Amino acid sequence: MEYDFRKIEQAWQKKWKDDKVYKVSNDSAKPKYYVLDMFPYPSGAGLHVGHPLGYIASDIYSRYKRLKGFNVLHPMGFDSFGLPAEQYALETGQHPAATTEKNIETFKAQLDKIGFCYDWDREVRTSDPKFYRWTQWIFLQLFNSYFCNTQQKARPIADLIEKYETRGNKNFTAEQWKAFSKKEQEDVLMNRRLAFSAFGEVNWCEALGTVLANDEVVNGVSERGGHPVEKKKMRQWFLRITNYADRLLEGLETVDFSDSMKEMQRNWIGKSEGAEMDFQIKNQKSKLKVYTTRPDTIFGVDFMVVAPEHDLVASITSADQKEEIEKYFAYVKSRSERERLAEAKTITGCFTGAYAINPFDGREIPIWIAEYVLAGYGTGAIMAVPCGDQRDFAFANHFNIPITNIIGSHYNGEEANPTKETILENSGFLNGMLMKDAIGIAINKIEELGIGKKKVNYRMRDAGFSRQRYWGEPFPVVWTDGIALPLDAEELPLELPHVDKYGPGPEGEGPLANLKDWAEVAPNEKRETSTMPGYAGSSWYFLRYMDPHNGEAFCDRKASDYWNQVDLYIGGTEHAVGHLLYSRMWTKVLFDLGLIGFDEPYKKLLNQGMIQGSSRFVYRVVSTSKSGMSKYEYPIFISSKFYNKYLEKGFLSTETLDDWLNGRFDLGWKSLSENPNEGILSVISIHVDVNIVDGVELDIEATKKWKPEFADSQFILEDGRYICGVETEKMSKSKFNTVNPDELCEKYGADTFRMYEMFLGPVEASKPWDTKGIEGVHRFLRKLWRLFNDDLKGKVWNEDKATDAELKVLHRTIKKIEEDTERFSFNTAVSTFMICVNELADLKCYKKEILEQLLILLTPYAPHIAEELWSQLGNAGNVLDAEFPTFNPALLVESTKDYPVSINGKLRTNIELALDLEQKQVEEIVLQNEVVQKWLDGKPHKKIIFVKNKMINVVI
RNA sequence: GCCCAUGUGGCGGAAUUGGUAGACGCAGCAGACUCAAAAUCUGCCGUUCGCAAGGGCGUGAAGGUUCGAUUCCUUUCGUGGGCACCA
Repeated sequence: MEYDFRKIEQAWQKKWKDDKVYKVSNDSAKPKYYVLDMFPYPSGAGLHVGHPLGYIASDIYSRYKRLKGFNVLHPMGFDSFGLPAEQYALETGQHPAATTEKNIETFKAQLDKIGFCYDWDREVRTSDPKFYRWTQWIFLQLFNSYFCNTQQKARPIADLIEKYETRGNKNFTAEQWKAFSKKEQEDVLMNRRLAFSAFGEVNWCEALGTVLANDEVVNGVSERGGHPVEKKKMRQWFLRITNYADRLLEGLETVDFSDSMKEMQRNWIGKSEGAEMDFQIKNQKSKLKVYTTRPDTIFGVDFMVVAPEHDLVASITSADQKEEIEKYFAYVKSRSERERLAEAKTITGCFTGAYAINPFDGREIPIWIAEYVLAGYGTGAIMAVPCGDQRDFAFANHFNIPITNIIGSHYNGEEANPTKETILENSGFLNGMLMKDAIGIAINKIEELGIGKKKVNYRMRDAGFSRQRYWGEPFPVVWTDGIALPLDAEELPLELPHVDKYGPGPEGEGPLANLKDWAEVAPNEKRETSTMPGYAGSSWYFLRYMDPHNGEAFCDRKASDYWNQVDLYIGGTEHAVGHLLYSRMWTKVLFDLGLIGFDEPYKKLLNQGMIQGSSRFVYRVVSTSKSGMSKYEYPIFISSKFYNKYLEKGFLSTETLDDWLNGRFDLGWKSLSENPNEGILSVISIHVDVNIVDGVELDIEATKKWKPEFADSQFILEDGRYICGVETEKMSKSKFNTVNPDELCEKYGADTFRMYEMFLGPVEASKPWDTKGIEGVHRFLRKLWRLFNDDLKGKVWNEDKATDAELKVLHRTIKKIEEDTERFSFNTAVSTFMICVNELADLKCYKKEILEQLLILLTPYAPHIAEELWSQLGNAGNVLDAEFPTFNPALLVESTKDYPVSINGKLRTNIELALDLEQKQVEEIVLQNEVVQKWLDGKPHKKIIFVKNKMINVVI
């Protein structure tokens, strides 16, 4: 009986589905375990082999945990709102709801082929009104809450209103509050709401009349059409995530994320301690407020840099600098934030003509504007200390601003020295102090003089929460007289209305603004027409899986108390800051409001690496002049070797090509001058579909069929084969380097595919995809099959008693598989299975006693074959309901070890020794050894290092 | 530019806590079986010197710590990811 994986996999997938073996209950006596994959966006391109990497890992772990006796929640759903569907709608006129639905069906069918153990009854989709009803509901909770600075937590805004009504705050009394107009009161409250509306900058493209996403802007112009893009202030919604900065930092101590992931989040939050201080501006009333983390360098300030957008710029600019400043401002508006910060090579800036006064020594400090200072960070102004900061140094050098040295010989005039560990000079009252000690002293002095104060600053900004787009959750908000009024919870969901056109509304508003009937609820009452961003739904979806059909609440408290945190969250590092910080914040808010019982969503995070594409190239001969190719009436491709030769020489003559076409490769490289009448040829590399290349060898017939224009192609081969070029790039359809998991499942089976994805390397590592090695894994499964069945003889497994050697193989495997699975080292687990099967085959072990246990170990990795063989062994139930084997260490106990013996750290020989020997006995035996004596050559040894059960090193 | 990750045979990778570098697999080479092919099985397989025994070199590069470094430290180069409206 052969291993007919197609039949086996289809049959079991159907049976699992019919029997609902993956159905998960919220009511179980077993301990719970929650495994979650990062929410996929169902793109039109479908799955490629990169997507399932994390899904396979989580599926293996889920099945493993189930075998270990846990009630495992392992759901899947779709983050189905998003820009690509809308872009597609703009291009094709198809409604995003329709294309999204179609894409999801494709995704699901692809996922099912791989044999994942999802409970599809719990599937969620963010674009489903039954789901986004609760996204809107949570938005209302955010809107109706504020961050209480005393308690450091979210509280209902009603509490704040009550406080204002009874006690007022530091800016107004209770009486004044009551006297405020409704609008005035709402404006005050808006300053505290966790979801709030304010003006924010967007990428505005006048020509398209729309707001663009960052990746729709390339080099300062729109990706579509290449129109200019500039910054524009528009009313936007934001989430006050900055209030949670400290708790987001503290929470990192309680979760099991990689250090690098935590580091990225810390950097994003960017907490810094320093001082905010005011500098008087010369001959003016106004003061310039700067933020600095290094107040100790106050005597080294040689100039000020203010963000070009800073409010003061207009008023302080001197008359003769006005024109220059305006010109510079226009330039800055066209630059993206990234460009402004990134380009350290080209230094730009402009002098305002104004001076600030150093409060300590009265020096006049010129005030500049420059793009590298952003309005949104700190106070939008910095004091520049060129001897201590490299960017300031470069700026000073570029504009010939004299540099003051406050660190003596530690500054060499060639580059800045950002040290905190040296003694200050030239620094007034700070002279002679260690810089890091001077920081506190300077702050104290600043506070004493009343010109500034200690200040904690965050790099993180409040999160922009609105998009001028159609395909997202509508805001449950109606505007009237400039006041945002929330809908009642009973009015939810506010369904996304159907539109026929996906173009922008007037004034860059979202497409919803075009729907007058929908937007204008009543005279003077207009709905919010922007929609929520992609991360809205994904910030809380993990809760919905716990209770996906609840019509009364986003998630029943009993369900969230049972499932609690996600125990294992698997996804890519590209979500390191965005999604993870947002969902951590939402969780904290829901916790503060008493809606859930935990304030960190993900207990452990595992980052999966990216699978890159491995592109293949063919080399086509083209002409650089008109006559060159005219004599060849067909496309010509040359193999890799000839292309490299061409690259080396830099040209190709028609004569050489003719030689090759006639099969004469030994005639050398004909130079152009030998035949001046004919054109010069050049060769271009073209992406070829990786699926018609075997390793690097091109399937010529398939290539001829691939594109009609290649049908009559000539191929110049090396050693009878066409060898392609190779390059690692991002996997994408346009590079023809995507590999579809469906085809691999069809050709080798889902079990082979799953194990091969794991076998490629550590889940965390990024690596290029290469289908080449999949045969090896497939061979392994067939070899496993042959331990049970012979192709000719049929059943070969038996019920004989296992020998010690066989038990040893099994238990070594149990130990290693358990360890490797626990530490997510799935690639080495696959190797372990291979070693086990190789050894059992060598031992001719076909014994049920051994094989049955092996199948349980294998179930998480290759569920179909494990289930099939499990039932062949005569078991009634599902192998997934079996119990994970227990490792028996007694079976692996050894009494001797073959020790490696090194001389001065270099391995020279091996000696087998009893494990209970002590250092002294070992030394005696080792010194007797002839190889050791040969290296000693009669000289005495210095010492012998003996590490029990590890190694021996003789030092001479 | 800043932040994070990463670099080991022809290729993917292993070496879990500083202790035998290259497990396992792919590719390749040689052989067995076969009329033949496929499948399967056996052996070889970092590099270099050597008939062999055996030796030198070798984990991106350069230094350092150590009896011993792929592993720790310093410097440096290459590649990948993120940088706030892609998700």
